[in-house]
Amino acid sequence: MRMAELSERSGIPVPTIKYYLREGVLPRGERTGRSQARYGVEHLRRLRLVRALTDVGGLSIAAVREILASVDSPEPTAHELLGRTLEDVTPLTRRFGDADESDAERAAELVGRRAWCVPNEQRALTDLAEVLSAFRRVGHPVDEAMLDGYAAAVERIARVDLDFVGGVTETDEILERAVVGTVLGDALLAVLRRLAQTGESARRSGASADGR
Amino acid sequence: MRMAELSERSGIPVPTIKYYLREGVLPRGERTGRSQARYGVEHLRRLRLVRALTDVGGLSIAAVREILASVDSPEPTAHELLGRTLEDVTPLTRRFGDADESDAERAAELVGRRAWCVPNEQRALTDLAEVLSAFRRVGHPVDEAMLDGYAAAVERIARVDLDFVGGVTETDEILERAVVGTVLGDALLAVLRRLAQTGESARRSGASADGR
DNA sequence: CTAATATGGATACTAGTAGTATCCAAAAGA
DNA sequence: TCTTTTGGATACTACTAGTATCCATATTAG
Repeated sequence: MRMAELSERSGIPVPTIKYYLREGVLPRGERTGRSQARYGVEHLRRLRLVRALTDVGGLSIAAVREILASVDSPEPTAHELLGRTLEDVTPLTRRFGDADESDAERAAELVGRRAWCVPNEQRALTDLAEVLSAFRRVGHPVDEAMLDGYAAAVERIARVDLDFVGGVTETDEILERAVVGTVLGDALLAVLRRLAQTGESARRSGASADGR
Repeated sequence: MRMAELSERSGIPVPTIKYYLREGVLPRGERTGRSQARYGVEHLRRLRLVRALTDVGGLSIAAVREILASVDSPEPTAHELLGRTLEDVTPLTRRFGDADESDAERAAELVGRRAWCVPNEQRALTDLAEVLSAFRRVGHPVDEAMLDGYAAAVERIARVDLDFVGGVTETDEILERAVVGTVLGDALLAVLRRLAQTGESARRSGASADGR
């Protein structure tokens, strides 16, 4: 198909598609002449992925480019690449402030306690310390019970996530699922969490007062 | 204290503080003359909250303004206000595309199954439908098992969240905790999830291959 | 008490992001 | 053949989150 059709089928205006080509989040079409190119369903698919990552996942175009570069890289071992992909997703979503020393210790301690055997120096570990510091700086530190409660919950989530990724066999499919599962999964969890909060809140106040 | 001290103690440049005053995310100081004002620790505190919400929570200044307006509003019943606060947080974090009819049904069905007794028309419900649609549009629909797994996990999280909010008694403290717990909590969960994923991934591949 | 400096507030300017719009030579179609 | 349409390059725009400048008051050092 040519660009007009790609635009119509995806619902994305032609100038925006051209912008995505410029920014490298959409690969160039197959050239069929000096000033003509052809696009396939894979372009349509990629376009939908880009919009999902930006609109729902809240990622910037630059972040999407980095992640997709990792997805497209022709590395051999899928599992190794999967690890890198998952790691790549985090730093691009957000930048935190610096962490306190004690929070870094707490982070390491939790990971040890949970046997999450994180490699020597993973981004997520320092990110955890930074988020804990942010809680403390605003005067509402996270206590041990809360941290352990969250940890137990995310372990369950991680099992679901790995099942999701494992539900497919081709390497590039696995990687795409890892990205989608991680980025859209965060959005899904956030919205489910709001719903569960209202439910739990109603349940607790229901005994004494009205349920809102 | 005067603005220079507020700036020094918070680490935020004076022009940025002035910007926050303009944007209404930081209340004006107490006026002590025609062109002079005094700030207190509550301003320092608010400043830290604003930075936590923008830097760690990824919210825009406009979103922070809306949320803080809700926190500052002097409503009577804390629990009612708590509900509104939690609801207010979602729409401002992100805007999704339109949802499919079938996904709206699935969302409603899940909420019913889980007895999350959500009011007639809550934002989070349509948001859920929209996220489910996003998954489907990129070709990786969420299956029932995954949805239920997530649901069970967030119920646990919601209990922890309500304990966190309940751990304090003053009305404005409760509201601030609800905001912090929701916004920073999303960031905390996201980073814990990455760690748990690596852990689970290592555990699963450990039986057959190396643990990365 | 006066002169130098600092402050609060208003207005103007800037860098970065995510697009839009315009232009043009080379295809494609009537 | 002659009119569209296309792909690509370049230029422009709207919005966000600050920065910088200005100036009439305050404050403070001498």
